Amino acid sequence: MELVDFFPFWNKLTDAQQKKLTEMAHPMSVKAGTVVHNGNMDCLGLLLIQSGQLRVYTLSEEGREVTLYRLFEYDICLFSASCVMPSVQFEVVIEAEKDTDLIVIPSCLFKNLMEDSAPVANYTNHLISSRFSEVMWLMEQIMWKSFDKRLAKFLLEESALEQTTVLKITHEKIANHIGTAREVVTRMLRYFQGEGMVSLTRGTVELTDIKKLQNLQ
Amino acid sequence: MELVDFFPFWNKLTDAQQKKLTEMAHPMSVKAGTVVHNGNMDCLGLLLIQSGQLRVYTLSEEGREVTLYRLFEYDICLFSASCVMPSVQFEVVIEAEKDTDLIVIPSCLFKNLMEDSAPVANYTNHLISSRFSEVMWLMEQIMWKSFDKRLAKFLLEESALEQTTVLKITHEKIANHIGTAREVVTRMLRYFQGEGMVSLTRGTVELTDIKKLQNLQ
DNA sequence: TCTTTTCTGTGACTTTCTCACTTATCAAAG
DNA sequence: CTTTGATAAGTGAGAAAGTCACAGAAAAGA
Repeated sequence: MELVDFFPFWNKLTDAQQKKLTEMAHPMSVKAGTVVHNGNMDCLGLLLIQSGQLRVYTLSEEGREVTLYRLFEYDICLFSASCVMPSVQFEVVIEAEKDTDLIVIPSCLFKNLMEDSAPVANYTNHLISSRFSEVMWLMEQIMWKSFDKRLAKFLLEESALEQTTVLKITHEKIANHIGTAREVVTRMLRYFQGEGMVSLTRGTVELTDIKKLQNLQ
Repeated sequence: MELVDFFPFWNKLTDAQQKKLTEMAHPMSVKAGTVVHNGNMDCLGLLLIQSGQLRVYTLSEEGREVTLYRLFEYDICLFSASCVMPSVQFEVVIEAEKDTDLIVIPSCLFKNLMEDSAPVANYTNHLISSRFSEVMWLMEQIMWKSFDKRLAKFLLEESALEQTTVLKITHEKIANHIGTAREVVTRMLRYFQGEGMVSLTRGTVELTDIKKLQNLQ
C-alpha cells in the first residue's frame, strides 16, 4: 500500500513534494484498544489506515461516550492532525478498535503541503466535509429516531462489519457507541429477545431475526 | 462593504480572478422569514452577509427543527453553495431571521476559484471547520446537557443578541430552535417563572433574573 | 362585536434516563 | 474441585423529557 493509493492528488504534486512526503511518512502499528489521539493535546499527524479500524468518539465530562464515526482500510484520519486546522474547535478521542497498521504523515509537513497546493487543500476539504456529513447523519439519528431503531441499526451495522450474526460485545460497549446508559441497552435487548430478534448470553448478542430488526428502523 | 472585507485571500488572487469575482458578484436583499436555501434543491451560491441574520437548521421528516447555527454580518454562508461540495451529504434549510442584505457569489465561479487557488481552498476549509465546530458543540449540548440548562442558555444568548431582556418570541419558536416540543418549553418556562427567573406574557419572555439563569447552565 | 386564528396551559401516558442494588457468569487461585 | 474476585447483566423505583389530545386565553380581522 503506497501513498499514491491514499492521495488522489498524488500526480498533481511536484517531484520535490512527492519526495518529501515519501521521506517523512513513517509506518506505525497500534494494538486494539490503544488511544491514538486524545483531545487536542497530541498532534500525531495525518493517519492513513493500511489495515484495521479506528473509532472516533466524543467524551462528556462525566466520561460518557458516543461514537461519531469509524475509519477503515484506505480511510484517512484528519483529526489526529487537528492542530494544523486551528478552526477545528472541538475535541475527539481516536481509538484503535482492532490491531491497526498506519502510515503517519507529520502535521507540519501536511500543513505546508496544504498551503502550497490547491489539490491538497481541496482534498482536505473533501475529507472534512465527509466527516461533517457523518456527524450530521448521527445528529439526525439522535434527534429524530427512537432508541429501539437506533439500537437495531447498530446491531445490524456491527453484524455486517464483523461478517457474523454472533456479536462479541457487552451491553456497556453498545451503550458507549450509541451514547446511552448500560441499563437502557440491557432492557431493550431483553425486549428484542422477547420478540425473538436476538438471543443473549454473557458477552454476546446473537442476531436471530435480521429481517425483523431491519423492519424496525 | 466590499469583497475584500469578506475574503482574507483577496490580495492573493490574480487580477483576472479579482475582476471576475467583482463582475459576477451581485447584491440581494431578502425579507425576514424568507427561506434562502432548502435542502440540496437550489444552489444559489456563496452568500456574504452585509447586514441582517441567517438561521441554518435541520428539518426532520415530521417537520421538527433544530437550529444548527446562525450567521451574522461579515459571515459567509457556505451551504447555500453545497452543490460545489459533493462530499457534503446532508441537507439544511437556511432562513433569514431578519431583513438581510447579501452579496451572492455564483457557485460555479467559486468552484473554479477553489480549484485554481490554494488560498481560496484553504479558506473554504476554515469555513467548513468552523461550522463543523459549531455543530459539534451543539451535539455535545444535546447529548450531555439537561433541558433546563439548554433553555436557559438559549434565552441568555437570545437576550444578548437582541440587546434586550424582553424577548419577543413564542414558545413554539423556542422549541424549534432547541429541537423539542412546544409543551416541554411551556412547562419549563412556567417553572422558570415560578423561580422568578422569567416573566411570561403571550408572545414574550422577559428575563427577570439573569444571574440565576446563568447559574443554571 | 363576533369570529377566527394563534398562542398557551394542562392531564394522562409513554419513553428514556438515573440510581442503587442484586444476581449471574467466568476465570484464576487455593 | 471449590472459593473468591472481577466483570457482566438484571431489576425496581422514581425522575426527566417527549407525546397526544384537548381546553382556554389573547390577539387579529371582519
